[in-house]
Amino acid sequence: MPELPEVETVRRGLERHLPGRRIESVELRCEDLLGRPDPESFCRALPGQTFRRLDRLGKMLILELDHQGLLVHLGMTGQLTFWDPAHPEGQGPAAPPAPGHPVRDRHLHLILHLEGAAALLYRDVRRFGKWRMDPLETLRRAPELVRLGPDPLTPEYRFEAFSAALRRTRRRIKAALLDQRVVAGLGNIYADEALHRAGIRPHRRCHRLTEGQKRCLFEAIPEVLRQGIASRGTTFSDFVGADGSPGGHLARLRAYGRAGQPCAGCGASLVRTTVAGRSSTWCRHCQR
DNA sequence: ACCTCGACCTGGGCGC
DNA sequence: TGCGCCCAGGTCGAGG
Repeated sequence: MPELPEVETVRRGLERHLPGRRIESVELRCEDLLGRPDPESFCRALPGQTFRRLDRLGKMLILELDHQGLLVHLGMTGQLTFWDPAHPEGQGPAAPPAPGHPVRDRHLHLILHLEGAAALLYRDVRRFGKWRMDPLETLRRAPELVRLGPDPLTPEYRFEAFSAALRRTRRRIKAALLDQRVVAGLGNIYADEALHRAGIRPHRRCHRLTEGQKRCLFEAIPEVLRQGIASRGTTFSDFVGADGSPGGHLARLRAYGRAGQPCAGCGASLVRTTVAGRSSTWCRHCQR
């Protein structure tokens, strides 16, 4: 469920603590979360390196070290939290056991032990998340980043390209919004929110949208994402920020998860249907 | 080129 | 109390 606002919330939380911290040891408990390289190279390369810049593109988290970069995708239930021994209460889902300590939390898959007894913990119940390590100089050419469309919160997000991308496809708009090659960062929650805000039905065919509708949608996307970030993300069940606290955006959603409840715009009951293989919640009256 | 479906994975909610 | 079933969803790959 981590979409752009949730990943940005994690990034901002980590940015307060990680830069300047050196990795002392690595505890990789679930090897299949690693796309590349092999576990041995991964665990050998990291100790001694210090975290530098933290970045994000769409839902991808980019953690730069001295020589390597870590690309992290949180999948559905990934939780990346910082454990600070100076503030042990309420910090993250689990305290970091000492290196080599037997497993206590079977969903804790990766621990980066940092200097000063701090730690970066990666927990992922459904294990859809993926990590990848690359040399800094080739990091930006990683396929996970290269295939992404523009991030709606960057200057690369431009109406002309957005409109053109929708003009040349006949798929349903909901499917296009979930396609990370069109726009990077939307998932089911914020796609429904953007469509509701723009007044467009999720099953509308892309090529039939008017320029005005596309303009409206183009503007709605960064707006709903910024709102999500402002309330530190949406927590349905699993999402937590870098400090282990849930997001506050759930109550502010206007469409997603509100089937049967009144539309904030017209009061009609929101409906839930399947569009492009995804559950979608929308207003029959406001969305055309 | 797009669509749908299954796979991955687990916990939570539901009906019986 | 407990079991089995289905659902949630990001992404990829298979087959139509």
